[in-house]
Amino acid sequence: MTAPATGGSKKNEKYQHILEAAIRTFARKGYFNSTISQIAREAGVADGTIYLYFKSKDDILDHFFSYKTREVFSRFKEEVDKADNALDKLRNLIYRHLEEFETNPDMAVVYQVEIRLRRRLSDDQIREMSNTYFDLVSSIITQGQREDVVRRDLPVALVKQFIIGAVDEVISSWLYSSRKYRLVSMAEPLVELFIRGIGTGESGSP
Amino acid sequence: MTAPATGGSKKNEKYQHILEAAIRTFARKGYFNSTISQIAREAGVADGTIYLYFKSKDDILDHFFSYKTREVFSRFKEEVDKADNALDKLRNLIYRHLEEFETNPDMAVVYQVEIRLRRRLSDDQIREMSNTYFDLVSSIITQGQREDVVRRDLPVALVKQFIIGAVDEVISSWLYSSRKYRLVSMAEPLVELFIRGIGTGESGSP
Amino acid sequence: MTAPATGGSKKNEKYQHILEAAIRTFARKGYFNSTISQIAREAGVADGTIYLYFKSKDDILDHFFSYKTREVFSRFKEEVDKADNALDKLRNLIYRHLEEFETNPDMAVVYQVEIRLRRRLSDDQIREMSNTYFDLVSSIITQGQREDVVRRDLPVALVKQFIIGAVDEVISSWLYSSRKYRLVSMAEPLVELFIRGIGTGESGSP
Amino acid sequence: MTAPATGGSKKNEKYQHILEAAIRTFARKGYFNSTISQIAREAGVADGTIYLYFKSKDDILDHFFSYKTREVFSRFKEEVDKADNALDKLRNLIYRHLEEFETNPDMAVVYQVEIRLRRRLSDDQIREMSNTYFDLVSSIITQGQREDVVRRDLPVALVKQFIIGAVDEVISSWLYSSRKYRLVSMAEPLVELFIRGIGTGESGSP
DNA sequence: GATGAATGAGTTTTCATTCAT
DNA sequence: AATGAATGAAAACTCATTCAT
Repeated sequence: MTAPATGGSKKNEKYQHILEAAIRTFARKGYFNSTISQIAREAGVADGTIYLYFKSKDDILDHFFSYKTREVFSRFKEEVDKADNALDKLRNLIYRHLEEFETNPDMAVVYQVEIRLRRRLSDDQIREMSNTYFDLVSSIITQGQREDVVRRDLPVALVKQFIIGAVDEVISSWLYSSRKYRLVSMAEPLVELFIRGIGTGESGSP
Repeated sequence: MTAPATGGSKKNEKYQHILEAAIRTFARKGYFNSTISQIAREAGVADGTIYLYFKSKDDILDHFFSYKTREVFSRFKEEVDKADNALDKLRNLIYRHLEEFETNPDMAVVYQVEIRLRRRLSDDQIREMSNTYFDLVSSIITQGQREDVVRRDLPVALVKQFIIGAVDEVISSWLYSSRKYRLVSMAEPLVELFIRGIGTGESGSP
Repeated sequence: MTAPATGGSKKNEKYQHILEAAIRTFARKGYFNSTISQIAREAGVADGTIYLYFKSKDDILDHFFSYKTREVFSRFKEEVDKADNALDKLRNLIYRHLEEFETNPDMAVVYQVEIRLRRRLSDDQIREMSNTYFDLVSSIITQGQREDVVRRDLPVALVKQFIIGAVDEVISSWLYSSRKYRLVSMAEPLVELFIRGIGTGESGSP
Repeated sequence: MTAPATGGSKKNEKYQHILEAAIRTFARKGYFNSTISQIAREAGVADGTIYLYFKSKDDILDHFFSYKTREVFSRFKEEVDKADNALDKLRNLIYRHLEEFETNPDMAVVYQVEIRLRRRLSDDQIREMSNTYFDLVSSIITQGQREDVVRRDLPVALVKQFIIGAVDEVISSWLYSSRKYRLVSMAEPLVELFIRGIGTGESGSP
């Protein structure tokens, strides 16, 4: 029920197992249309077993957001830190984001679908998590302005929404399509569009 | 229960009344957290009365999408038709979209939140409706390419996602914020960004 | 769900009906061994109907104590007020108590059994209700001391426990017996014992 | 699982240990609100271990009544046997009763609370145990009548209920109070009240 | 003997939907 | 047409009991 040890303990394995079964179920039918029984069957355990690892159905989603998603987001951060200049950081972030969601489409679906409802319901945990991502993008934009590769006449907030929205929709389109193409193949075109739109025309590397 | 006559009949008035009460309720608590009783109370009618106008709880949401949203979308179309060239059409569409959603934030919330779940669940009706909007944007882009104001090297699908995503996020940000600024004030900056990103550099009106 | 109007409304009738079915069920099997389904069947309604009149299973017991029992206690008070001197008051109280519980043995069983658990669990409502009865007895004793029919060297608290305990056990014995004798027939002997035990030997009316 | 050897074997020690942990738990939250897990934690053993010593949760309470309580009752009997005449026997019994329950308030709580439910449910074992105590009191009363210190016009059953009820309530009052006074301090006043109430006025020893 | 993770039967509770008035 | 009390199916959740280690 408590924080999941990252090690490979027996207990942690089953926690992961159930969490992933839940994500698969949520992805397929949505959170509200999924029952504990379905999740249990998907995980191959008894209904009651779920409650040894999670306090409630709601708690499962909380863990998804606070643990699974946070983990992914921290990988975004790592990837961003690998680059020096703003454009490379942006490129890395988007590439990583698409790759991560392409690898875990169930996670992606749950994230894309459920985040909205919860953003609306003022779920503090969700807002905090969203903000982590938003702030990451914002700081890249600010750095870009300092480096003179992003137009300084644009409000950071607008640019942020612009980027996040486009990436988000590219992911959604892929998810709701037959997924015949590679999601990561959209990274380069996206960045190119961003640069044209928000860029100063400076190349970034003079 | 059948298609709502657009006229001002007594019957139609109550249908509208209930539908709007439902939208307010859904906006506040989400579809699944809203009960028929709550909607009835919000509409000032008895629970059973709802069923004289709608087949089921789900049917209310269906009507929201197929009727309310369709109505709005047809106004988008009208607005687009007022302009001749692609850029003005795009400008008009975005402006109209933002204005419509700013005027009806409850509708906007329900739309933004619930559409995702249903897009995922392969709800034919939803897909059809979404496509109406998508196709509208696509046709503007194609026209733009013909008019040489939109880069011809860009796939229409990408540009479409790019525009739709950005507009979508601008709306979401506004909805989930304290709504202190005018949503329509974002229209011009958005168009400007799009033109820079996807434009050829030609002004469109020489 | 709210306070039950004492009138004969349709709604109030069903509230009474369910409450009494619950009391019968509790009396037979005890509160914890009784299920909502059993109560519903006993009342001849569907399970869900219970929740139109009571918030929860616990709420039913709360209503039993705060409404049903309070009603009975107020009748005790009335009966006490009919007499002037302490001895007659005591006699009236005990007689009324036994008669009331003999008439409603199910209520008596629930009261005798469940009150203890709840007295222990510091249920404020229960303590308040118990105290109403305790205070009634105490005031009679005090009056008796003033009238010189009750020994003044005895602490009121002790006498109170003495009387209440004896009455209580007489009721329990009757309930758990085959109930072949009249419970009220124990009233006179009880009073006589109390008087001999706590009396001064003075007649009270000189 | 079988009858507990009274000796000091390892096995017997753990049986005692668990039984006492259970009593503490039952006293604090009541039988139905106590879980096997709570009892196990209180006893410092694993849940499964409980089942090496008891057949079921219910069996624990059975053992409490048949073993723990029986043990106490046998001490009552011993104490009674130390005296010759009825009055001293009664005095000894009450004194011992109060002292025993004062020393083991958890046991007292469980006894006072749970006995009622089970008396009602016609639990043969409980009835038998209760009767042991009732019979002890009855025999003292009968002897008192023979010795001419108890009025012969009173039915033994009534006197018995009278005494048992008063003692019972004195214990309950103490348990549910803040327990600031000594419970045994109530023994003498109780006996005095009984004697005045049921006595003939003859001293008993001429 | 001891453990404690797993089980699943059994309960409470909710709420969309119906239908007699 | 309108009502809202009644329904009961469906869901979340609890916990005594078991059993592999």
